[in-house]
Amino acid sequence: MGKAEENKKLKLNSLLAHSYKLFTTKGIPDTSISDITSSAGVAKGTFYFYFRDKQDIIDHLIARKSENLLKSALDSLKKHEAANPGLPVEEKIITIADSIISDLDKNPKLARFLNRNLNFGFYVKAYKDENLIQSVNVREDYDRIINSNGDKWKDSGLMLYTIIELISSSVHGIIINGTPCSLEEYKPYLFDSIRAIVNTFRA
Amino acid sequence: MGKAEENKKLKLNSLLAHSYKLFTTKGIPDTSISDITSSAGVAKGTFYFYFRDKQDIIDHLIARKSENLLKSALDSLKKHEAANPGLPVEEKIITIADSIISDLDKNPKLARFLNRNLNFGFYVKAYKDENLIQSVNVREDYDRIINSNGDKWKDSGLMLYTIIELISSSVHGIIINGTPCSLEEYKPYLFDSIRAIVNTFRA
Amino acid sequence: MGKAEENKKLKLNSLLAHSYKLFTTKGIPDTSISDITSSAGVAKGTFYFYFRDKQDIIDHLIARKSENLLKSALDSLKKHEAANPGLPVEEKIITIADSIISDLDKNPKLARFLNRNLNFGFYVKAYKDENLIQSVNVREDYDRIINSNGDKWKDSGLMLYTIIELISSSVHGIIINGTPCSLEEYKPYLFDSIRAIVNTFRA
Amino acid sequence: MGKAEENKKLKLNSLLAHSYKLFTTKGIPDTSISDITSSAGVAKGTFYFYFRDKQDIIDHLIARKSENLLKSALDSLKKHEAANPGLPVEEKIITIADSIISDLDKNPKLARFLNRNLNFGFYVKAYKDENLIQSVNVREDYDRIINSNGDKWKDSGLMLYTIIELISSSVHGIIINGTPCSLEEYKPYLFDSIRAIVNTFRA
DNA sequence: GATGAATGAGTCTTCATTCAT
DNA sequence: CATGAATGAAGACTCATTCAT
Repeated sequence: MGKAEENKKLKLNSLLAHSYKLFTTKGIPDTSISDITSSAGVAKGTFYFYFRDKQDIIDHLIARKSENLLKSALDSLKKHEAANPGLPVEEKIITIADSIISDLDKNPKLARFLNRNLNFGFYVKAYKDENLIQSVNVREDYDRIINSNGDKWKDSGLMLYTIIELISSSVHGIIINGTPCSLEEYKPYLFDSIRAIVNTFRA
Repeated sequence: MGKAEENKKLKLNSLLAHSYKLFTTKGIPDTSISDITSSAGVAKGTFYFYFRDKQDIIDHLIARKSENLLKSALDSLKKHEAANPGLPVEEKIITIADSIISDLDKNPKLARFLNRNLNFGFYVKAYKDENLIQSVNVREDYDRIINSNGDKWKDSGLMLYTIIELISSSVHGIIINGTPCSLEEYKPYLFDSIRAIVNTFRA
Repeated sequence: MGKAEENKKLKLNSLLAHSYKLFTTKGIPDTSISDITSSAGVAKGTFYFYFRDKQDIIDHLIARKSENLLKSALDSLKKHEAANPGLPVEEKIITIADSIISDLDKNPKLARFLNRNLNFGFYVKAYKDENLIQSVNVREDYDRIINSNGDKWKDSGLMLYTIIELISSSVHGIIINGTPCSLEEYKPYLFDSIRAIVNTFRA
Repeated sequence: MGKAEENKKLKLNSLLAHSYKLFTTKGIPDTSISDITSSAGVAKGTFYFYFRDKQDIIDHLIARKSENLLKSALDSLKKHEAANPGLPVEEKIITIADSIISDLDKNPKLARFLNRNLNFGFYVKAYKDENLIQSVNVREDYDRIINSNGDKWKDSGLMLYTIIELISSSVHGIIINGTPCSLEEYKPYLFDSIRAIVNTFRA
């Protein structure tokens, strides 16, 4: 990587980092491009060299943050699987969910930022656009997980959809609004619901 | 009601109707107060006589539209109950869900407008603020429905929360994004999931 | 006074009292006619029955408040003269100044409201417009005070002008800004300066 | 200075000059930012690149104009001192006052604009904020003037305060209102009053 | 590649004033 | 006399985007 290219990467990272800090503190609508560039220490025009507009940098941030969340969740699953061979599918899914939920609970700013973006729609995007998430192959991982035990499913896609929407929506509500209860109190009910849903989808 | 008061109501309704039309066609961010008033045929200042700001008129609109949705759903339930005495709780809930979902499916603009606003948070608001929804008593109706058969529940509040979040999130995704399938295809799975969740919450 | 006229006076006083309270708490520019009428409990249109516009009610307030200030000062002088026959002119003037200054010091909101309005220009207005100040005859009183001891003056009008401007400007600055010292510290210097100015004007 | 920077200075000066012209002809409240920018031939947004808001450009204008007034007065003093060695302090002060007064008399629009801003408060500001007035060191110059003859003072700060307030208030009143006499008629009395005040403050 | 001055359309909001009831 | 709904001109200010340097 040449010096110029290195410099370019540096600026891009600076823009991403500072915009994330501003988005999560001031809020997205109250953060202007001007705020971002002056915070990142680059000229206003430079922003447009790296990103098309505000939504573009938001998308990149969501992708980055989601990728981290997913990677960490899959790592957790790997460890859990190693310690518990023959884990049923529903427990694998709950392990992943638990990892993501815990990360978001520890980091409410991230939760607020990902807002409702961490939904199925995002994973569809991630599946289509290979550049969006680089180190995780969403589809492949999911297929491996649900098929590892020889189980059969009515519609594994809709099962994923249902679970993701339930988790993201309910957890988001709790973390952001603090109602109707704490995440710890809710978890047992959520996980039981997930188990029930998984069984509903068995062929 | 005097002539003046009648006229006032007329203007208010005109503002609500025209703003709704604009919000659902141009989108909320691209609809300015100017757009609304010129469309409604009143002076710009008049808007501020009836509403505090844009969010205020949006809230009124959400309340109105949600109220209609709920009223219609409860009507459907009443008819269904009359025809099917001793209906199990999960079927009552599904009847309500089906009514709301169908209404939204027939009216995607309304779905898009209600966006993520038709979630549990809204019903909490509606429960607290008696003025928000006038002709439906959310809490009372819900209690009547789940207790009518003498059933016992672990936590009926969290059950409601879980179901509402699942429905609103998944249905919204389908109607707005059109993925991963059509609403008709999804309904059986959704309703089965709801049944499973309800059973999970039985004491 | 008929009942109607009494009611009229009541409304006028209410408008004056509430506008004064608003002017001195929110500030004149941030107080709208709407604020005044809703605070006074009358309709917006009613304001225009009693006053031409904002400046009009301000002028009325200044006149009222100044009149009180002057009346109280002349009372003080009368008492002081009774106790000290043959008081030199400069001491009479200082007695008046002391009374006004003390009143303003006790009531900084009044000081801020009268702002720079309590200047010579005001007394000129008061002299010309008999309706502005009703119970005090500025010119007559002043003439009586400076001529009572048979003193002769180069130009008694300019003397009054000089003294009023010095007092109002310096005292206002101290009360409003709190600099460069407290009013108590400043008084000896101010009074000495007044004495020096008076002597300068002796014929 | 690069071409760009030069251009920037030009625009800033244009904004200052045109706003001054508008402020002094239409009055400050009746001059909008729009008026200023369209008069200066720049876009509305450009104004906010150079100034925070209306008050900001007013402050800059006051500082500029006051600085000129002071510089010219100190120049006059220097000439007068050169021609009259051993000038008493009161005459030095009167020389300065005379210069400022004459300038304002020649330029009533400037007098009206500086309004009551050319008071002690301003010089305190100027003393604290070195950026406000760049080519005059208010405090240093004043100290040099009153101490040059070895005189001793009770409180030189309060003396300055008293004199400045008297001058600014009385002169402003005359120039703006035209009462109670012309500046030429008033000057002898004012200068005598200043002399008397100075002597009052001698230790 | 990078800069940052300049743009100007567009936003929300206020408010003195009027006038039909 | 009093009301208060309605007006609409006018205001301050923002900001994504461009482009000459």
